[in-house]
Amino acid sequence: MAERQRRKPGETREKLMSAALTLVGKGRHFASLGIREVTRQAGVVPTSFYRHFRNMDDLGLQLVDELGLVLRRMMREAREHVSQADKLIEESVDIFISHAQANRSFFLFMAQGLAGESRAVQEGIRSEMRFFASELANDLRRLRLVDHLSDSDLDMTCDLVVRSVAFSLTDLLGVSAGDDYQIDQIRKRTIRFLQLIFVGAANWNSVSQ
Amino acid sequence: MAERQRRKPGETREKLMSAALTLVGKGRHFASLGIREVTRQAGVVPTSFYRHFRNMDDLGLQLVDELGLVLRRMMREAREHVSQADKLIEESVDIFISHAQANRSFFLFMAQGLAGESRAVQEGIRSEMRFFASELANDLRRLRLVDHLSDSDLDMTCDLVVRSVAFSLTDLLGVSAGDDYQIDQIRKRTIRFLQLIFVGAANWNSVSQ
DNA sequence: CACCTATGTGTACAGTTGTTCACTAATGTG
DNA sequence: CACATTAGTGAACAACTGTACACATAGGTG
Repeated sequence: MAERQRRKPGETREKLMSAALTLVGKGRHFASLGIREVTRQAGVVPTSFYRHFRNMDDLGLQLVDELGLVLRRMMREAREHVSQADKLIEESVDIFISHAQANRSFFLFMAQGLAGESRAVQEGIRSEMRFFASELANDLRRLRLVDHLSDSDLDMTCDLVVRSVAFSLTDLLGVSAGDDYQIDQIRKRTIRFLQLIFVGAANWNSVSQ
Repeated sequence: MAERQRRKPGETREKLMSAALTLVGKGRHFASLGIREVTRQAGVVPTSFYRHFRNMDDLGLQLVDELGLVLRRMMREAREHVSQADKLIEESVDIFISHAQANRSFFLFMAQGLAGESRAVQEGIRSEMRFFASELANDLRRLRLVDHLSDSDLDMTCDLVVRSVAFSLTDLLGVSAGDDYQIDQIRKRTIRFLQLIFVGAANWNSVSQ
């Protein structure tokens, strides 16, 4: 009772979610977080947790939903910034890197969740990645950059692109946020990966299948 | 004292390591395992743990070493089976898939560790992947399949190959071991990924850089 | 205004955790 | 064969865990 705050509804819920993210950002693995630990970090009594989530998996699932919003914002910004087609890869990678740094904890959570212990979270993240890949395919079609590819070949290419970027993400999250040299290395490597993939896509039909 | 077993040295150590793997294989995340839990699974008293490991991270680190052995066995088998160059990709993917299934828990541990909470384990796994990529580069050189690529371009290509396969691994570990249809889908997709990458590599110099 | 529901609090409890300690049995080396 | 070392045991501890319950308050609805 001491000093009862009159918060707007849902505030504690967000405090709990961002508390979990904060802990992940500090190097903890989501799977090892406990309810008490999260409520402590959120400055809330343990029992409050159950007002909003059934258990930690439930919280994770709701984090995946928010992750979706972050990814969508990133896509929108990428679409707005796509000036010339020949700089498309570089610019997209740059936007990706800056978002990954601005939402470090979120992307850490995503990287962890891919092999996490909650099947539901795993599937949620995977589904976000599929969505991302299919949006990428749409964009490339619209820009008429891949007219020679069949739909299924385009899907495969975009899938590979998204996976490669996701893997670069784990590289990125492994280095400290201020290590500009390392970050630039990762940036260059990611760009080369994508260039290699697109060279492959450009010459795909002429070879096999 | 009840019934004291005269085991050869190191037996409990192995029991503890494979107990941890067993739990991982049951769906648990390594980061969430506790000492007592592992010793319980191993059928050993909690204090025994400290005779062999300082803490769970230490156990994880030693698991990474064993993981290295598994990967090396896989490489050796792949080298022995490489009959014709044109079937190289298919055969390698097949060997990879069969090893991933035979050592499911090990590869689960690897996938988890990539974004795990122990920096040391993370670096260990990454280093195994780098080694794998460099061995792949050597093999491709020896087979004279990539004469037109510079060393650094070849390294990049192999890096991308290893990453793509590693990501397919998480797909593979997500489906139940007996789901032959899904496994075949993953197999086909992985093969196409690698083909796309190699088409890219084959046409690399002719385009950019 | 009265009331209901959603949200947050405090206390409580039994079960589990990591780690220490003193003890014992087996192993291999001289 | 004696002895030092290594490996395994069991009891104990304080700290922490998830969860349940009864209670308090805020905000919106009638």
